[in-house]
Amino acid sequence: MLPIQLFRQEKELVLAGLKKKNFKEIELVDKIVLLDEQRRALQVENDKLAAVLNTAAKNIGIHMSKGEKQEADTLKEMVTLHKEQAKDIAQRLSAMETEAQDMIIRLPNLPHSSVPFGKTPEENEIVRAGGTMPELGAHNMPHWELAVKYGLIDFELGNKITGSGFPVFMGQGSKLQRALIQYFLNFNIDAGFKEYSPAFMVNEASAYGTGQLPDKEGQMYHVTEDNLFLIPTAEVPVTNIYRDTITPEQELPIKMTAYSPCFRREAGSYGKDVRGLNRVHQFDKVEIVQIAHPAKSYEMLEEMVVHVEKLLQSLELPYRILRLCGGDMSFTSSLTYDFEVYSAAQERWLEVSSVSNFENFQANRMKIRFRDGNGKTQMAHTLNGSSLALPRIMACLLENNQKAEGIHIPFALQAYFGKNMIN
RNA sequence: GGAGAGAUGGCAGAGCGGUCGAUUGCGGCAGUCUUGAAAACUGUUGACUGUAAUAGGUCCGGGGGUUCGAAUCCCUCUCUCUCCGCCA
Repeated sequence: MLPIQLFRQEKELVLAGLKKKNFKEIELVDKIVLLDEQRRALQVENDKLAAVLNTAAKNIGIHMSKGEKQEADTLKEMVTLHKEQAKDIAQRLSAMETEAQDMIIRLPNLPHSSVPFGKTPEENEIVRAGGTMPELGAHNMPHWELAVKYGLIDFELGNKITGSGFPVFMGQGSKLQRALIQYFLNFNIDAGFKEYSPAFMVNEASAYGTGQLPDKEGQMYHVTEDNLFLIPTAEVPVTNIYRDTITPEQELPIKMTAYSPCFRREAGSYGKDVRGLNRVHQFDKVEIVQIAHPAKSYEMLEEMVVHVEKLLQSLELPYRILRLCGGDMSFTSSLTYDFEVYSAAQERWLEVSSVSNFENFQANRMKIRFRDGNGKTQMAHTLNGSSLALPRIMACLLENNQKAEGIHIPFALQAYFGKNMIN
């Protein structure tokens, strides 16, 4: 949620940002500014009346204690006279607040100045690429065939037990999964991130805080009986650790990491994009989250990008880093880098990580603040990224490393997996 | 799931219809003393909103009600604790 002060002070900036983000309902901005002015005027009126009534109530108390019943009754009459008016103003005020809130909540975050203009994924900017493209023989297989060949994943079994998009891992597939999680977590911990094991369900307030509600409600699994949501990413519970807190400035940045399964309904997906592990309803991911000082957040973002890049390099996978254009960025983000790895058998790039700076967009909703050197509270910036999402990493590992004798395990993973080959 | 108790400022904990945004202790900050630190002593210390600046307004778990006036009374929701039940 954008802070209201921004509309008062930097309206042009807001308009330009929304345009870059390819946001359609630009007219909302003027409505918000106007409503805010009206609201404040009414607020002053409300406060003045409240002041009069407060004083009167206080004086009644004093008169009563002195036994001056006459004076007290006169004041009571006066207050009663104004009561309806006060109630009316309060009601109008609250209606205006709700209306303004409903409009502001519909506006996406503003993009950073480095975000490229554009509307479609084709207009994303390739920042850099790394790793070497594998050369596979003509008889190469996509991961869903390799998974069957080596008995790693059973998609059919998942259909039977739960439904499509809930694959069952087994044997060496399970072990590789576990090895990846362990490796990613340790890699993050070594870089100074504190590990958390959060709950995999969150309440409404948390889902609202990170921006899943009200917008993306349909993307989450909802346990209606208890009104809880299965988390679509560990970002939700982990960022919410700091909801409604004021942190001393010197404790920033706060760096957190967590493993969690992620649950996504992925309503509306279909076709070859969703084949095998490309898109599933439940998958594992290790997430990193930071609460940062506003002056340092972009520095931290670059640091996170380098961190994830090193992780991909250690897995010996060909990758590229994209800076997303305004139209392809998420609702809540100011700047997002996507990481893609090359799936050799499918001959396409698969997104495995998304690293973003949300500036104070989430912090404003969640009231994540810090106390600066002058003792004033300020909104912090929040950032997060995947390091990493497992399914597509596994897909690429299987496909890119397939040999006649088995599937090669990259060196960094061997200690965790226990051997250097799946066969 | 049943019965009972509770939710107050960073923490602990008073207040139970009027001058309470809230006694006190701890913690934090500043100072005195000290070469420095500790101890002791003194002072200070909530958030939000709002104004040109003062002022004003709101907040005692959330929401609603009674009253001239609510942290205090009533209703409701959420959460916590104790006991019982169930159970990995």
